[in-house]
Amino acid sequence: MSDQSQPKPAVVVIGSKTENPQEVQLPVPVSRPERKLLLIDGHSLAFRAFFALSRAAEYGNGPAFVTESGEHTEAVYGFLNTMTKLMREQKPTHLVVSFDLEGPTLRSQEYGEYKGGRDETPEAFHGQVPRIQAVLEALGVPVVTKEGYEADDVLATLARRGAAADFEVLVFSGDRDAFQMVDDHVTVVYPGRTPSDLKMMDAAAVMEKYKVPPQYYPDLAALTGEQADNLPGVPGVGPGFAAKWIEAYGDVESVLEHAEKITGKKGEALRENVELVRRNRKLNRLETGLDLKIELDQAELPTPNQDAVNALFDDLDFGSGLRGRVFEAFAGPEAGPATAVSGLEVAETVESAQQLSAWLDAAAGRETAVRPLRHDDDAPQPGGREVTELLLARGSAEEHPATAVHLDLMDADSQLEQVLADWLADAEHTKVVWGFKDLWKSLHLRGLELEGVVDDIALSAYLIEPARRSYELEALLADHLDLQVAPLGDAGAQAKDDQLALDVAGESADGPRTSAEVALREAELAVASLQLSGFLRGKLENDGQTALLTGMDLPLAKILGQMELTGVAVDRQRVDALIKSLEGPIQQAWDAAQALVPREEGEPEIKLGSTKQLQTVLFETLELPPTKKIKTGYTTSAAALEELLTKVDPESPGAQFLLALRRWRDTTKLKQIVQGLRSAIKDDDRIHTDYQQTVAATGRLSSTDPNLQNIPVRSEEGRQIRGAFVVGTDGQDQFQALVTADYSQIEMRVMGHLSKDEGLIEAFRDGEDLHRYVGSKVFGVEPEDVTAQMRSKVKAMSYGLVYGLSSYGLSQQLNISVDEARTMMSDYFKRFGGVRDFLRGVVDVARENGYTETIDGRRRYLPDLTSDNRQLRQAAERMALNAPIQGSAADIIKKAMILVDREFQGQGLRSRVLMQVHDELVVEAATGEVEKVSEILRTQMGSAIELSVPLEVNVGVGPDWNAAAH
DNA sequence: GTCAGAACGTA
DNA sequence: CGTACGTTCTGACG
Repeated sequence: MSDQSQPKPAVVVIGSKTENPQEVQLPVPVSRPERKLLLIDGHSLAFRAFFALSRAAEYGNGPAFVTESGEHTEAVYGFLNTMTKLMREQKPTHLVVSFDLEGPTLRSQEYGEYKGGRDETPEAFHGQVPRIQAVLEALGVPVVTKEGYEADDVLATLARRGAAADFEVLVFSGDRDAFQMVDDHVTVVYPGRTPSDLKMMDAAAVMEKYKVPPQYYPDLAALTGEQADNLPGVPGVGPGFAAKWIEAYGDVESVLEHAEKITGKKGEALRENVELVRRNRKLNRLETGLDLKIELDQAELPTPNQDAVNALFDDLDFGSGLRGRVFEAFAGPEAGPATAVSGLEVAETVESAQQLSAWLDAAAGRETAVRPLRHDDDAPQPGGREVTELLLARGSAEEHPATAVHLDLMDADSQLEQVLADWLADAEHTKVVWGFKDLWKSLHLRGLELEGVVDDIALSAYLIEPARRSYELEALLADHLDLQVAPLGDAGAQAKDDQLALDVAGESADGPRTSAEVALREAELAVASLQLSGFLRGKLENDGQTALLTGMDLPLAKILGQMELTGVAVDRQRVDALIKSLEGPIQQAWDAAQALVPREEGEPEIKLGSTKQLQTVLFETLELPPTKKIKTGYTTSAAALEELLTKVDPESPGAQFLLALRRWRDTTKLKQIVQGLRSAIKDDDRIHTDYQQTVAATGRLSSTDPNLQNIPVRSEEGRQIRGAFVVGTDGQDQFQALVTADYSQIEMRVMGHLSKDEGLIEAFRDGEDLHRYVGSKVFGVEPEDVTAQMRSKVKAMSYGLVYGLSSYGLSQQLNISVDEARTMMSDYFKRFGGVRDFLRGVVDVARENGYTETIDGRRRYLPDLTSDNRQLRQAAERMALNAPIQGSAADIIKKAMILVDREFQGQGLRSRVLMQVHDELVVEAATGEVEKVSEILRTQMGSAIELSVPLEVNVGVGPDWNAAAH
């Protein structure tokens, strides 16, 4: 333990002007996470909660807490909210709530006006305390009271017992007298202005605020009086003077003994009020020896009676949010992961090339974990940031003692950096990383190449568990290895915070380098990650998925990194012109819509973007027929409103409003998209998206900040946005053109391959328009006689099948009866029976195995396939239908990207892939390379996989993305 | 500030 | 009662 984390207890001298001054040590709070007792003064918490929430409601800052039957619930809600917040933050193992009883107490008998003069409790508060007690009973929380005493006496007694049993004790009380309980085991939680603003009053905090140690607080209060308890103090004596007297003479009795020595008006007042002070002191002394009907071990966190709690909450109109928080608070701590012991001794900061060489040579041949420790946020580059500190680690707990080195590239001389560069670029030296794409980028920006990466833990974990929400290293270590790397101590966390603050302030380059403590923890993570990598790769090998890692997702990560750093050029002028051109139409549509809504003078216009307000306008004011129900009322979705339009008189205000709303939505949506894009343009006039490689459960990529995979294309105005994505430069030379290449109907082709349906395979081999071909079979006409309606029906059906469409869904989509839809599906399957068999089979196999597989063996686990809940099960069945198809298509284009990149490199082209949009690649072609690029795209994308149907690739060339479309 | 729900853009 | 995503806005909660 260092001095920093264990400050020396402060010593205070009390009675400095008496013959025997006392040295009082300020107690330092103990930490006993394994035995922690939370004591709550129930009335105090309920009352504060009540006022906070009712006041908020009064001022319109919050909801009114009244049930449908008119019962007020502010206190109940606030009580539970604060209690669970405390539990979540403090994780007590034991819990007791105490309430004052009605009727006389020893104090009120002693002094009739005790706590007198208080305002009457508001009507709305009545009845809420019994409700709270009922909830506590359902939760199983012991409620303790004692006749003739107040809740604080009960709490003081329990706190004393808890301290004696070596509990860490937390006492929630809104009464300052509670501060006298504070010692090394007891901390008072004192509410601030709002109930959720809680102050942890330990001895140091009491001392800081009142200038006396906690055990002298009641002496101070006896002298100054306590307004809340209707106890007057010595006139003219405030906490400052009282604290001085206590410091000089000691407790109340001692101060009174020395009263003669106190001069002036205040001394006189003191001498005149001796009995008052004695009485105050007697009244504010909390009882610690009460005989209570509870033992501490009965206070262990209970298992709530969920049905009873839910019934009460139903009664109180409490929603799922509070329910969830309450049940989670009582769920208790899960068995935490074991603490990792890496056996790491030190994370040495390497300062010379010799040192680094020695370390690298010492266990050459062993895998090394490489982690970025810090980046230069002073000078962020478009699409990435340069690494400034690195950590390398090797070894393990069992065999080789683990070691790590810490490199500060800002300090490194050229020799040191060269040694590092050579080692990083040498594929013979194998590396394990977390987050290959970002690491590659940050090294590349510093001119460092990275080869020999045999695992990216995030990627291998994604292959094993593609539906996880987070692949944070700490979480993976906990879940897969039950390992925990000890969190930073306070000092370390502070150091890290400081660094983050510096990073934010953009002063990191001048700031201190990563502290030794932070580096050591990172080193421990790095060593643990080596062990995790071995574990994950073992699993992949077992499941035959190694190639997906080493041959697909890992090499792809580097390509994505290149794409992100390169970015795509955007024409600012076109973007600005687009925004401008949308403003007029938006205003017109808005005016038209507003004019159709009758409105009182002074009433605000309706927000067209507010579903809630639209519901009122559409279904109440304009009396349009209701649409489909959703959670919050009736839907106002574009499809539903379109449907409405067919049902109402086109001349009616309702219809006119719908038309104006549609125009407003379409135009504002476009403007919003364009504005989002504009704000993403970096100094190099390019947009650098971030491709997510571990998000989509099917194996697809996704794109964020901004999302370049959902740029409009279906409407003419939308395509103008694509027109703003233009061919740019590499900083030097103007490139020649954008080349786009997309797979034609890749999902249907995968379906054809997987289903082995002869009809479908023939359709693709035939080479004619797919939907026309299928339409001719389904409707029994010659291909040339397939009408546009027939074709679009068949097209919707084909795509619907890929998503697990039902006859009901198809009927909705095509606006036909369920019977017609059913007939159509049956006609479809008569000609393409293999498709039906495949779709059935794929669900059965997935249910048997627990997962689906793509052609390349990428899995998706679907445990809900065996759920008793029909909704869950059917949803899982649709996912099972879709995952192999969508996932195989995703695998195919990933492989194509690797092949294309390899070919560009191999032929020494300067052209580069910029974007991937699921079935499409966009390439920026250098001058003179358009033909080669087109050819490479066609052949490499076409040969990414051998299916029983041909893969068709369409290639287009143009000065912008829209023009390059075909 | 954070969160969920609704709506809507893409494949 | 059709899969997979990400973003924006609104309104409630804090």
